[in-house]
Amino acid sequence: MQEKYTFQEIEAAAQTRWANTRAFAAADHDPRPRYYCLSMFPYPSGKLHMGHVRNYTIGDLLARYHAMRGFNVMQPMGWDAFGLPAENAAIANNVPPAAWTYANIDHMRTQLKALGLAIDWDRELATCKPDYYRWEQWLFTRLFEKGVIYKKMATVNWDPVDQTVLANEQVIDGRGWRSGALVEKREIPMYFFRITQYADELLTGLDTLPGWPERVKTMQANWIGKSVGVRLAFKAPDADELLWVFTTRADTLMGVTFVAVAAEHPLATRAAENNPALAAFIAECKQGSVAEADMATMEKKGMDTGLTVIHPLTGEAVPVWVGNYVLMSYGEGAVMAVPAHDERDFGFAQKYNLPIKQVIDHIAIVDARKALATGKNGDQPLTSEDIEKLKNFLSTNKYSTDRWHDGYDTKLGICINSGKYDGLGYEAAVDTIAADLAAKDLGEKKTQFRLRDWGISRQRYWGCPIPIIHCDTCGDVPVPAEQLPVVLPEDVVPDGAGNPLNKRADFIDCTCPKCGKPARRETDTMDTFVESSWYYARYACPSFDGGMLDARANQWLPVDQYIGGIEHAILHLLYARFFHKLMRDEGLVSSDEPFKNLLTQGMVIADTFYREDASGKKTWFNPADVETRDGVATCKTDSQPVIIGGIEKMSKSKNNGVDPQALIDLYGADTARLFTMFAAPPEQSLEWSDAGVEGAHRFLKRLWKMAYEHVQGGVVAAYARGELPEAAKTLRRQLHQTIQKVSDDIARRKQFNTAIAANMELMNALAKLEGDDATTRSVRQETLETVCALLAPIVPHVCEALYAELKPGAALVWPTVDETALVQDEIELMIQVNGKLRGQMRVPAAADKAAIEAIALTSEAVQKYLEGQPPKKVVVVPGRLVNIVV
RNA sequence: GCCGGGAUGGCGGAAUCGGUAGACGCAGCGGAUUCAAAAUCCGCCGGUGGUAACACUGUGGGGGUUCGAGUCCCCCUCCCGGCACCA
Repeated sequence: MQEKYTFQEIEAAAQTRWANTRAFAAADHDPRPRYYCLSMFPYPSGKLHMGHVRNYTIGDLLARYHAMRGFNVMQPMGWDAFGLPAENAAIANNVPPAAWTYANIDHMRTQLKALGLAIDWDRELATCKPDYYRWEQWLFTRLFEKGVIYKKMATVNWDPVDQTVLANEQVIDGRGWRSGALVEKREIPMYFFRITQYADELLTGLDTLPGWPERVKTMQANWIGKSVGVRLAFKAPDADELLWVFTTRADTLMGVTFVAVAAEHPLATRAAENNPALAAFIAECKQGSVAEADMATMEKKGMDTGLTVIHPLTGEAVPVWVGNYVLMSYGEGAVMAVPAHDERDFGFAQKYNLPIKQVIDHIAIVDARKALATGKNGDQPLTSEDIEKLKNFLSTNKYSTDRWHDGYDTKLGICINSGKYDGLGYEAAVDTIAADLAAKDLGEKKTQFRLRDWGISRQRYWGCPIPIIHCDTCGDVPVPAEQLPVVLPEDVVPDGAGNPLNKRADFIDCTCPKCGKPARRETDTMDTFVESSWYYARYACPSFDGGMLDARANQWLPVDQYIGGIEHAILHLLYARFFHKLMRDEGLVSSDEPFKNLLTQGMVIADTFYREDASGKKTWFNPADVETRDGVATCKTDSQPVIIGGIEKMSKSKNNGVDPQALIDLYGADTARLFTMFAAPPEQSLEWSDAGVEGAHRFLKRLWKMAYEHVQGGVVAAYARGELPEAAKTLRRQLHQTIQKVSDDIARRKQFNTAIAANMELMNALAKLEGDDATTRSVRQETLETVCALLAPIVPHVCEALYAELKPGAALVWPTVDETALVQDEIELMIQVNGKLRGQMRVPAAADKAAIEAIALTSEAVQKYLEGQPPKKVVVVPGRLVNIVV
């Protein structure tokens, strides 16, 4: 055995051995229980960053742990290879996105292999390969024929200078990122997945996922946003036309003082015909991005259309306004406004001097009035200070907002100023009003979802072509299965102005599959979320060329453990769940949900740095190239200052990804893996810093040295039975406590930093164990063997190498706890007086409550505080503490 | 703006079911070893007062529940993620 820990040799040897023996190839047929462990596949952006290392180390750790426990493990890897960054790189470097992507994949595959991941590389796939996207196109045509996919108009960001559609990310402060032009909204035709048809199942399905984090399920449920409300209509004064709105607060219908419609609403368009000022305002509303965050944070503006509609219950005329905050694509494109009981409506009404009519008496207000009337709050008489406060409260709170100051919900109020509805609570008011509306044919109760259908058309080149042919006679015709795949030409270099496929006659020109006349091929490609919605299933049969999936999919699915960033909590995970149900309904899979257990890893975040040129265009600098001193950041290459842009998740676009390569070169993969697992628990976000890497490396060197010294004295059999000296017995107890803790930390808690800390503690204790007698040496042998096994999932190279020295020829298996080693005769209890720690005592482990209390009361610490008096109360928590109240 | 999460020593973090706050590691300080340095080993390490025993104080801020709160409840501040065309 070598004296020094030479990680380069150890890691290279282990990786070669794993590759040569195909150590991680997952057998499709195997009697052992299966464990499908999947980490979210990477976008091939160029190099790995710390987020990848964290993600894949967690996955690898769980995969290797389960393999040691006897599972048939599959851990595959692939590439989410289509996407916008490839086009940006193409524009910047004049390389085809395909070439750039394939080069990145090659580099990143090498990096992943250097991390020593237990991946079945035989199953590798890349979404940009025709043998993958072919089946996506096939499913598209099936769903199109079923009506699950349909075409409609949708709003996009339009750059009028570059004449191109912009992604939300490409809109900065309302301007195109390259041209700097003010972005406009534009309506274009798009294909949509009818995800809303599955809204209820996507919502209720969450209850069948106990292995998912609560926060992710809450976010998805809120995103789907099921709400029961009332759809109701205001009548136009002199036509049969109806203006529909949806509200969850029909109880406030009597408080409506105006109606707001979207700029694109037909009513607005008509009103603008001979109103130039309104037309100008509508044009202004059509500027800016379509992102919901921008819409929600912008200044709320509006303009009177001059039109009025008739209130369905009172018959009063209600003015119609155009509001820039009302979205045409949302619900009905119109909302009823109740300024007295909605914060946004209230702000709008104040700004434009619109009437505010209170129709809900808030419980807080009711309570305040009652208190003033009776002079009592509950049974407490009011002080003059209370009366002052209550009067002030009532005078300043004429309206209520969604959440009242003391946490009251406005739904807890009762109707006032509402005619026949006065005195009704929320539910009764909604029911009665809905019934009255239904009687007039002007409304009904309706369940609505916040979830919208999924638009998947992208006006971009580097994506999966949408398999549709446009024929002047036959319309939109799906490409027949035998003509699939529609292959994307890979020799294209985009220039940033529109989709280059539009210039490729060889791609566009085709014949109609139905009538045989000349036709045009669709040039839009699919949202890259489509590829990432089913890759997990394709890993079961990556090279099957007879269909999308074969029978092996049901053998491996659902995924036993899925691991990925919390930033995917909603979109990716919801789309994948949706796709699984689509595939189920096509008979391709038999399960209802794709991922049984989900671990959402916190983000690895880092500082961002940039410079801005005259046109406002930002150039981002990598943290590795920046030096920060006294809060001033400078670029290392030119020593000129850069602007600090805040801490954000590591990403290609902000260039703040830290490359782990330097770390691996300097300390090895095991150190990189150990440190990323030790730095923080996996679900927590992690602000990246190299500080502490040395400590992780030091630990591995120490482990090596201790094993070396032991092996030099000759390996022996691990301790099995017999009397032990006290020190060895204590160590052995700690050893088996550690097995217990580490198993629980990995399998149940998924908290790996404390699993590592427990091993460190054990090694610190082992270092203090003296004696070279045979018994002590056998305990030392047992401890070293066990630590190597416990750490093998995290630092596999070094642990395999050490285990081979400690126990030549033996396979690494997960250690089992020896319950007899855990037994303790005496335990230490804390003594508290009035909840404050005042001392401790040793008691027999078997002592009952009365015995513990008796010992505690006679202790010096307690006597001092009792001063001869009997205690008021004694609380005994067995195994923990005694609290004496005096 | 809306939805979700977070805040604990100089730093990363621990405290698993309401029961010893600061495990483990980094940095720092002191010592051993060395011609010297690196590496390694040993010790100290929240704050205030005290030679010490110990006392008081302390988990973003304010209030509450409890014998006992980092942990539960209410309000607030700041930070991170998502918001449907970044992936």
